[in-house]
Amino acid sequence: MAARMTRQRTAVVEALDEMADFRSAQQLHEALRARGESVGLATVYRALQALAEASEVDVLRAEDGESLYRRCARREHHHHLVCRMCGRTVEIDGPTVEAWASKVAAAQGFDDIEHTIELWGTCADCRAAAR
Amino acid sequence: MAARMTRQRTAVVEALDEMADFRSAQQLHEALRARGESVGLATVYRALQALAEASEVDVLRAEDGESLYRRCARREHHHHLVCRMCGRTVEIDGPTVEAWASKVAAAQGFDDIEHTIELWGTCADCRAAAR
DNA sequence: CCGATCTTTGACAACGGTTCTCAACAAGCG
DNA sequence: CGCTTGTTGAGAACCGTTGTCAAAGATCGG
Ligand SMILES: [Zn+2]
Ligand SMILES: [Zn+2]
Ligand SMILES: [Zn+2]
Ligand SMILES: [Zn+2]
Repeated sequence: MAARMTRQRTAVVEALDEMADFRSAQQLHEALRARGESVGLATVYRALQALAEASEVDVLRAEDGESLYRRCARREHHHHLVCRMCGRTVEIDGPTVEAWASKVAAAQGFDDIEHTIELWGTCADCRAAAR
Repeated sequence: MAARMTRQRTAVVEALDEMADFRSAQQLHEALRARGESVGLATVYRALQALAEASEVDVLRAEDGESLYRRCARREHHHHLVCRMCGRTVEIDGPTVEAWASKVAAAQGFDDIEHTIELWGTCADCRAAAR
């Protein structure tokens, strides 16, 4: 279980690094193919889940259920504000909510608390463009 | 588009009313079949999406992507604290987060803000049972 | 009631994202 | 180099969900 470094794995990481916003496994796969650095789809999925496991990428569920991946600048726990039109992403830091979430859950006798907090909106650029 | 009242639709609503926790379409379908009030699976899906559309039920995405439905007591906007083992659900009211979410998003110049906030944990009963 | 109309139903096929399979392949190592 | 063992990839399988379309039934004017 040595986690070998292969052409495919580095290719996926590089592709992610060039993407500013959340992308699906299939979009990554397509992007790799387009640049000639072809990688099997199953391999892209495996690489992404390994990266997610290691907290190297963040995962987000689109409304249709598809998983979206992003290599965030921040390594620590954080949340996202995502433009639902163009995908522009802002990393959010929420000490307020963190405290709120664990307090509320503990008050109900729950343990091993996790939370899903994502913000969706329309960014200034998209609003201007839609005018 | 008159929304006719049929045996199947009332059956789905009744089943939901008897369920305290979030349930999948397939679980509902099975429950209906078990009680003899059989309804086609596609019909269960259609009834649920109509109810969700009308804000009569809340929809939640499980970690594996499956959609879960629940008829909450509260009709107004709220969130949920869900036991990831047994599904026990507590409705959560978060004036704190509501304010935080819109403030943060506005500060980034985003509009039409929506948020997804769900809490997951292990309830006291399940923790005791797992001992 | 009765039949015309038009929505709803349900068995089954199709869909789409994700995971599995397994033989061929290639890191890493001495 | 060869060996060992993790990795790859084409295609099949999986599974929740949605589409199909002929048959069933809710609604209503007459
Ligand atoms: Zn935008
Ligand atoms: Zn958090
Ligand atoms: Zn529980
Ligand atoms: Zn809220």
